[in-house]
Amino acid sequence: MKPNLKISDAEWQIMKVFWSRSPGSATANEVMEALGDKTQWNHRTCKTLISRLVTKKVLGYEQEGRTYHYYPKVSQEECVRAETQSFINRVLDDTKSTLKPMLAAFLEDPQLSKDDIDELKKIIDKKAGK
Amino acid sequence: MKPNLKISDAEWQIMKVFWSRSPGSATANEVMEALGDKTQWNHRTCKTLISRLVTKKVLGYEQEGRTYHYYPKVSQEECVRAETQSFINRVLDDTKSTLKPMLAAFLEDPQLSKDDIDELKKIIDKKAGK
DNA sequence: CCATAATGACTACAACTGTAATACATACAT
DNA sequence: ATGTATGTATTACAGTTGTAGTCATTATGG
Repeated sequence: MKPNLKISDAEWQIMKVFWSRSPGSATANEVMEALGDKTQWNHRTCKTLISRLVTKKVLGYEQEGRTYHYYPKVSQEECVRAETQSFINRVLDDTKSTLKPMLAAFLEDPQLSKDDIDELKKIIDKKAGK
Repeated sequence: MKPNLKISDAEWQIMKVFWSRSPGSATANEVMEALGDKTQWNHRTCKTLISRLVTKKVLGYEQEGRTYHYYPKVSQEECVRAETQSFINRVLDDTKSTLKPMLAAFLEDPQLSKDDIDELKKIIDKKAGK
């Protein structure tokens, strides 16, 4: 289950849809619907991305008549961790002088509510306290 | 100063060298030296990457005789923030169920010492306390 | 002065990405 | 049976990235 393979930006969008309804599967059309106005992709584009994810073995599918029902073969958590690691390796320098800007940008994300931040605080407190 | 342009993995390696000796510049050879055994790049490769960074206007240079002395035109902090934002946008989902795995992977990075974690704690405490 | 080495410019090339178009197959309506 | 709509498979095509090779120029050691 080791996802050696990189999931690209566009592919992540797709995967998020699958994970959000996991366990369970979705057809290409259902993915399009779920994406809603988050993207302006042509349905061809969406299909291409799904196919690539199948090639990468990140998605599997079961055929039912003419349509395929796709499902994720790797967990979201697994991918998030891998992606986080790769991000850290890319950006973190030896002096770790990038730690502050990283966390700062992280905490200033407008998507994060105060509750979210409190939750993060709890995690880090536990880690630091040990 | 808006770095619209993406800095790739390999390019980040280069930029880290420049930032680590910033302010000040370095020649292509000096970059090779500084990279040491962190990479096995051919000097051509290194030069190519530097050229691309110049094209992207992330590096500038001053000519001195036959050699160029390159210097960063964007700050590390700026790039780290941009990269962090883009990482968050890619991975964070609507339910934010990815927050925990992200921070967890982050905190478990073996490059982080206890002191580093304490520092992170300080930052988040300040943010949460407010 | 000339061959060689160093340096930057331009070129190469395949894999991966974003973004589709075209072709093929088949379920369904008529 | 046949055309049409729909779903998948194959193909396209340019931009980015990793990883260099080749070419032109010039400083340098003899």
